[in-house]
Amino acid sequence: MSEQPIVEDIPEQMRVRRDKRDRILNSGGQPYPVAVPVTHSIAQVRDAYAILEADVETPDVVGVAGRVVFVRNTGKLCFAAIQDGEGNRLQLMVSLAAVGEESLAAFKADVDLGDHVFAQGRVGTSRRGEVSVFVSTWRLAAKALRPLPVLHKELAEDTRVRQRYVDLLVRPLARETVRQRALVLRSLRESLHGRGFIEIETPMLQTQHGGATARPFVTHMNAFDIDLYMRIAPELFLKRAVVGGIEKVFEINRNFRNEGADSSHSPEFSMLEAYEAYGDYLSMATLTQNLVQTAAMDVFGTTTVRHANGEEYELGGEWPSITLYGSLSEALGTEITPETPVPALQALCDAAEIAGDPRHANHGKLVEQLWEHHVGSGLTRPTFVKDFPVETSPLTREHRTTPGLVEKWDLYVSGFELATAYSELVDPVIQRERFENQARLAALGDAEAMRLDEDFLTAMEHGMPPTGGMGMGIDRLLMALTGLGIRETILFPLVKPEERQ
RNA sequence: GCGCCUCUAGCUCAACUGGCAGAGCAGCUGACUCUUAAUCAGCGGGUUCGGGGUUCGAGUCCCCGGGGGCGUACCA
Repeated sequence: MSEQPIVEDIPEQMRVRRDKRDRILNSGGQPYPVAVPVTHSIAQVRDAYAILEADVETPDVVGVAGRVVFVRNTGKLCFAAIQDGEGNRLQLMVSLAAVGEESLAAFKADVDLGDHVFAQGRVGTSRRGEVSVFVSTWRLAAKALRPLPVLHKELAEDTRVRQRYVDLLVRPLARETVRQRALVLRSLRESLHGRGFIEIETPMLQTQHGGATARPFVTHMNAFDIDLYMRIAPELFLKRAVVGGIEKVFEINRNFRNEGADSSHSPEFSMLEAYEAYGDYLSMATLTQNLVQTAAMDVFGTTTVRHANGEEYELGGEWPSITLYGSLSEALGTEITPETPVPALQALCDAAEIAGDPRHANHGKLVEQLWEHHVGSGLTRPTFVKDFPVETSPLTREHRTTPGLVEKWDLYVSGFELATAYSELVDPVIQRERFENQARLAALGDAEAMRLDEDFLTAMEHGMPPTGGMGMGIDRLLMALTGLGIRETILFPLVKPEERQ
């Protein structure tokens, strides 16, 4: 060891690996070569030679590379397993007879768990029958300076999320979840494209936030010197597109809401919104059931999915519909209607010890709170809950038969809200009144109330066709399919930085 | 936001009512041409999350701060 004044205060195992890197460089080697001559993937070799009997050597020469996940250095014959990004493994056998004394010694000295290694040699099998490359030459493909965690123990949850790349290396389910999410997105897009929907992208930076009731993130644009909002929903722009004649339109993209984060909420989350001119909330229900069931089939080949806790969940068949007021009345044993006065609802909330903010205790919010408490928490199988109070749904048209209701459903799957859909409000005069009501709520201190959007109203005044619209949380769809928490369905979820003082 | 639990070696975890900070894997040295969580012999490795306090003595008790988990409230 040289006595440099720069004594790095790093753990022993990292120091050892840095020393190895230095030694390789100093002896004219290259710990990070620009390229290695790979001829076959690990999976290709495994698949092609899976039928070999034990203890044979073929004349076929391959060049393979992968991350070292197992090393066994014995006297004159070393074993290593290299792994690809999908978790496929291939054994390398490095023998004194094949590579010579110097190369064998270098292998023992330089190769650590976690390194990327390239090897060339004949394919064969070990005496135990494992498909292996009998290495004739090898070299480092990339030196890892940090040790791999123990492969046989679960990583701490914190590490799994903060260092997802490590999680992906060591935990098959982490890799599987990434693949499943990609398949779900692909399935949704293919289903929608197959029905003639066009995918568009609408602004994420908005001068005015709208389309949902939520608190936004605020940012600032220097060039115009104005505040901008990260969008809370794409709804109002997708509707502008419908006004413009894109009659079947959808977007799959991120929304941002400046609210709580827990096992089913993330400050940024992915959302599918789809709008269909001349559709309504009933046609959107059919579409939604179909999208979800097709996604389950495309990912798992069945609508009976198995959740992370081992339980089966049935997504197949026709999903039942209940009405909000009907199911609540049934659960309470007393009739609740859009005419039920606020004091009576408040009394029921008090009786059930539901704490609400009394400043905005209107009929709609109270009914929804009661429903959540008495009905929603008990729903298990996929269920459409239909016909909501008008106060809480300012973008939804009035019910075609029942005054005081709007044509909206929420879809509940495995205990949480997966999707929602409306027969969209398209009358610009009523839409303006609804916005004005929201503005009154905002004035009373409701931070989530919608803002009046003149530009959107102008678009609607140009004539919006009768339209059905639907929104579905992509992360939540993954949750419904896998039973995982939202932070496991998102590859790199937001984590609090660790403050160092 | 509130409540409860938690943070110890690279990783996963021990450490009794406060009394010398340990194990497995990983690492280092050596042996081994069929290992695959190899085996054998030996050796290193610690800001016990940070700061303060109580005490002869703190990983352990108290206070402040930070991270994480669970529950609960609001939102998808």
